[in-house]
Amino acid sequence: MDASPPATLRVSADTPARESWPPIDDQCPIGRTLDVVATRSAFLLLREAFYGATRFDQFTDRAQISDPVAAARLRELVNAGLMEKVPYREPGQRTRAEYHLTAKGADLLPALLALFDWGDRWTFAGGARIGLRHAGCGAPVHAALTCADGHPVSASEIELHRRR
Amino acid sequence: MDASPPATLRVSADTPARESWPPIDDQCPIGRTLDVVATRSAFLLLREAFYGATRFDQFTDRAQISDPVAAARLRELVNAGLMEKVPYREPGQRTRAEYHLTAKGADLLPALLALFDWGDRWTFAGGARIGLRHAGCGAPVHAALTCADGHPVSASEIELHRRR
DNA sequence: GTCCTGGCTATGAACTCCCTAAGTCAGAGG
DNA sequence: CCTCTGACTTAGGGAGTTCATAGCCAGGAC
Repeated sequence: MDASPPATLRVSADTPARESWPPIDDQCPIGRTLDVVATRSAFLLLREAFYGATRFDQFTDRAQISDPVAAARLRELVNAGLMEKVPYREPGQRTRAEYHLTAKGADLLPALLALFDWGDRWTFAGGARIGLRHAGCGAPVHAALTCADGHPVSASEIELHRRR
Repeated sequence: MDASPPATLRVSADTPARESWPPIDDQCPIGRTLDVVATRSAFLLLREAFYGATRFDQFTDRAQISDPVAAARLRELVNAGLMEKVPYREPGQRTRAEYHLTAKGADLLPALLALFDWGDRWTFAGGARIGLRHAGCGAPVHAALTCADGHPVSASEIELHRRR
């Protein structure tokens, strides 16, 4: 549990010091993301969507959240474009609505999976009883840091820089 | 913004249906992780730790949160083992405390980086003005899904299974 | 000793999140 | 038409998170 070496990111020479950045929540993508999903219930609903839930009662039952919270959060997720309401009709039943992840919502999977990894590594003695594996080869799946050239990347090799 | 193909995970044949799982928040690593970091302020403090903040006033200034919230959240993060308080002494100053990420806290970097990626892709027109790149080769860094055998993995290729 | 500064701590109010319990509403079945 | 069910909505309240402001305290400077 030692803190060395530091796990902080580098800052490139052409990027101004962190102190002089403009109000950060407007500029940092992490803050922007947290503006959309910051509550426990939003994460849980997205988790259940990834685990296959589509109907309202599935979300409330599986995420263990109450009806009002589920309704409010699902509406927010739909408004934010992460999910969409799709009507469906089972034979002998009336038309109902399902909630499906959009591409925007599905793109949060790496983040959810990184949280899964962390919880697996640090909050269970010996690992959780469920795991994620590659359906093709059976090897466990992780959210790993990689650069676009395919190199594996460690925290100390990441550099924060100003674009354009 | 179409929802097909589904971005949900598969469930392996030897894993019982989602409905029959035990109370999920005890078993799902994502829920466990959210027990430790679920507030916006916790994420922001971790973000600033990755961006290099170590001192109390740096955290409050950069994460734009008030003193009481920063103090409470930092204490929680220390108690949870994600950060540690380290005394330091500048010449002519009295001893003060710095906050450093532990290995446990630093291990959340992939999750933070996945949130960074998402915010960059979906909340800015044309991308954010800051980016993350590999200090070695200059290519952008992402949190990508990979399996332990090194294959790139898409959402539909991930299988949820019961371990042991 | 007294002053001063950085690092918290205390207080109180506003707001958000979440819960339970009860009510509404559309529409298929009868 | 009436009933029933699933999908919410409404009402009320408790807990958690946040803020602004103010106060405390250790200890180096003097």
